[in-house]
Amino acid sequence: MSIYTYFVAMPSPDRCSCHGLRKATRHLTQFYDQRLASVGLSIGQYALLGRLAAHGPIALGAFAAIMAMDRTTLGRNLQPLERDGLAAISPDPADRRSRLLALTPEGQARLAAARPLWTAAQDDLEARFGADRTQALRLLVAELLATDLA
Amino acid sequence: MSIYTYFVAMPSPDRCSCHGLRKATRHLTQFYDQRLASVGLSIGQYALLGRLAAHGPIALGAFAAIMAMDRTTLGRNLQPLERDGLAAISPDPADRRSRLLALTPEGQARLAAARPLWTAAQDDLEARFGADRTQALRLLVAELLATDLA
DNA sequence: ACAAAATAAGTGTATATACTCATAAATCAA
DNA sequence: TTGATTTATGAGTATATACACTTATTTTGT
Repeated sequence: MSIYTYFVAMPSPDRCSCHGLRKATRHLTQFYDQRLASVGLSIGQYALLGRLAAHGPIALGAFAAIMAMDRTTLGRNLQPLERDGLAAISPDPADRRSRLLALTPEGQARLAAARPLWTAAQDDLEARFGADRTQALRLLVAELLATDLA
Repeated sequence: MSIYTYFVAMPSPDRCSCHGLRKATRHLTQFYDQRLASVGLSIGQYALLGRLAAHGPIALGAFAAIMAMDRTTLGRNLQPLERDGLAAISPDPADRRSRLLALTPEGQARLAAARPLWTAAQDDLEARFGADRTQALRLLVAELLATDLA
C-alpha cells in the first residue's frame, strides 16, 4: 500500500460531474473485475453475455442499443468472446445487411460459472457501501441514462 | 435516428450496479466530449489538465492517486498531452526514481479555452437532469469512491 | 557499510471506447 | 423500375484502461 493512498482517502465531491462519475466507475469496475477474474471474464464481458442470454439471437445494432454502447465498441468487445467460443455471429437470412449475435453453449456455461461470483460481488458492495446508497445510485444512473443530453 | 433508439428510451434500473454505472458513464462522457471537441480535448484530458494546474509540478504516482487512476493508465494518457506540448515531464532532482509532471503555458492556454465550454456543459447537464439529482449523483459517486472495496 | 525490502516508474500485452470513412443491402419516391 | 436515401455493418485510427513483469533508485535493518 502506497503512501499516496492517504491522499484520496477523503475526497471532496467533484466539481465535474463527469470526472467524478468516471473515477467511481473505474473504482467499481476494478472491484467487479477482480471478483470475476477467476472465471476469466471482466464485468463488461459478463454483462454482455448476461444480456445476450436474455435477448437471444439479436442483431448487432439492436444489441448495442440495449447495452447503451456504441455500435463499433460492441463489435470490438465481441471479438475476444467470439474468439473464445462464448458468442457466435451468424448472417441474418431475413436481411443480408444484418448479422445475428447469439450465446454459445460454452458461453452459457461460462455465464453460469460467473453468476455466483457476480452475486457475491453485488452483496459485498451493498454491505460496504450500504443497501440504501447502492439502491439510490442504481436509480440515479438509470435516470441519467434515460436523460437526453444531445 | 435509428429505430433501436426506442429500445432504450425507458430503461429499467439495472440489476448490476457496475453495469449501470458504466453505461451512464459512457453516456455522460460522450456528452462532455462532444462539448469539448472544438478545443481538441476530451473530458478525461480536460480533467487531467485542470487537476494538474491545481497541483503544480507533482510526481506521477501522486498525481495518479489524486486522479483515482491506475499509475500506468495515467502514463499512457499523458502521452498525447506531452506530444502536443500541453504537459511536460521532467526528472525530480530530489529523487532520481521520480519524475515530475507539470502543465506547460500551452497547456494552460488550452485549459483556459476549454473552461467556458466545460462550464456550459455542466450547466446544460443540470438543466436537463435536474440540479438536485445532479448534486445527489455527485455526492453518491464521491462516497462510492471513498468506499474501500478491496 | 551493505544486503534486503520498499518504492517510482516504464514496457508488453490485452481489452474498452468511439470517431471517421467505406461498403453493402434494403427501402422509398418519382 | 430505377435512382436517391436510409440502414447495418466493418475497417482504420486514436485514446482509455489496467494487469504482469522489469528496471532503477531509495530506504531500512543489522
